Amino acid sequence: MAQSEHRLPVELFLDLDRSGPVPLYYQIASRLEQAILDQTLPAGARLENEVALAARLGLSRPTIRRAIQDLVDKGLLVRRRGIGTQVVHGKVTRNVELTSLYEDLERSGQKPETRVLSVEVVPADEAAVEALGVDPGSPVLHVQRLRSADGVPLAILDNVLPEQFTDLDREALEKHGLYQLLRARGVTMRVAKQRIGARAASAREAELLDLSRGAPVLTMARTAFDNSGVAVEFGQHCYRPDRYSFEVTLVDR
Amino acid sequence: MAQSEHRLPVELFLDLDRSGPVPLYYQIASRLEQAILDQTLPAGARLENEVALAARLGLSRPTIRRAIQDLVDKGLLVRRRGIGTQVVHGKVTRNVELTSLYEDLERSGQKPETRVLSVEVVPADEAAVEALGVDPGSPVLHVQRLRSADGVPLAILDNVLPEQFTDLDREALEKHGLYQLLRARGVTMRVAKQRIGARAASAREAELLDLSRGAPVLTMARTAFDNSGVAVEFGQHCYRPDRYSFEVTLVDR
DNA sequence: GACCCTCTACTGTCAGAACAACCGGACAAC
DNA sequence: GTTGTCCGGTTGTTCTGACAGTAGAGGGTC
Repeated sequence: MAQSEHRLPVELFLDLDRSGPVPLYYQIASRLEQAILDQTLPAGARLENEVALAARLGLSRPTIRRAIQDLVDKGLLVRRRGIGTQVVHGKVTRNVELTSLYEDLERSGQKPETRVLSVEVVPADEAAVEALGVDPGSPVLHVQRLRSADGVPLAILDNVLPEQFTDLDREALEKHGLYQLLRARGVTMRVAKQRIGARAASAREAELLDLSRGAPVLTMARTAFDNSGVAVEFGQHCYRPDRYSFEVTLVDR
Repeated sequence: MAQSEHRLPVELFLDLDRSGPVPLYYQIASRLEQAILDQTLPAGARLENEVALAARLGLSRPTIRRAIQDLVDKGLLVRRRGIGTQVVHGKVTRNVELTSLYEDLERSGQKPETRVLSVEVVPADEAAVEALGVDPGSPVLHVQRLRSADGVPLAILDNVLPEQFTDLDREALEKHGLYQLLRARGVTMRVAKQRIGARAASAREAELLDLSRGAPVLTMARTAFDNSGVAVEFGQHCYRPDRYSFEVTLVDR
């Protein structure tokens, strides 16, 4: 059986908004992604070639290419020179993105709750200096939280933030995710570097997470940077492994 | 202190090979990356603007943009419209890429060793069908290996491969990494979907990894797809967490 | 001094075009 | 039969050119 040439319905691309603020390539990418998600474009299907697509939609090839490239980077499409562009087999997985656990839970329909274990301004220790690039001894905010979902303890979140955020208070932290609070202050996270590992839970961690002593926990250390490249957050989290794991998609560029 | 305008030495870009097979944007990106790694471009430094760079190097702006974009995707640079492009603070970390553990170890100067625990052709079980998209009961290769580095056991690798690879033999698997063997057959991995978690080691795992019973292990389940979007490998690995962890860089596009 | 406006400097988006590299198959040559 | 060669189709690379959107700095007014 030959790979069926897949003819994309024109209707999918009919309502492009050329005057609005949403870039054309983004509109195309979104529609394509939706088509892949709901199997309108099944796994293995071949896309129409770039020049034809561009002509049919009345767009330039760079615009089409940009849209396709975004989906390639997401791991949804694969390109081969001389061959064409195809939909990747395998289920689509929701990836780790530059979001907080709080938002992840909300989006997946669970009800996140936060218990603030401690929040205090302390002089930066060596780890904070290293991760945040602040001066040794300068005031930083140290926050420890217990995050639950649907009433079940899920993770212990230990975060350090630089001086500009030392006025964040307990109440705000109980009600909202950390990233929400940062964004509300005009901070936009752009890059995060994470290290994911595992170890045995300490006695305190075991108690908080409702695990037996020495049980495995999944750990993640992260430093996040804003759009000017400056570190805005450093965190060490530990998760109940039976309730949480990380999904990552790798793409060879 | 104002952000110093950083003047990039022209010498860095003098030996561009315009006729060779290496794309210009790639040559630019490599040189820039090197400059960031060896602190020629220190953290926080502002790059010259795109148009000026293009003019100075005798290239077009799209070429420069492509080079910069690659480094943004790697988490090395940050762009802000109206402002410019800056080097991200924080140490550069070698990321998980589309490579096997074997190559990771080799590259970091350690000596990887492989002990093949079992290798056999079996009918595909449900998990294999699900992950690889093969027909139920079709023959697949099931490989179990113990990977050590510098004589210390590091991970247990459990992999399943589709029918076309059922002739891989024990000797080859002892001597080379799995991905090396696949590439040698003309397979090029392009996309991989991974799930990273943690759990307690089974009795057998503990013995193989030289851990105490019930000790935490770091787990990774991966499905890899080739350049036509077809699954070529499915693996479930477990690592000694004191010897291995994953590094991931996230970038907001 | 505080506020608003404009101006400047940058990145973001898009068009249109040309040629290179590559794949697969068909066909010719050996 | 095997190997080499060509050809059509497709993505990859690169260029030129233009305009839009955003942030910061500076100047003006109140």
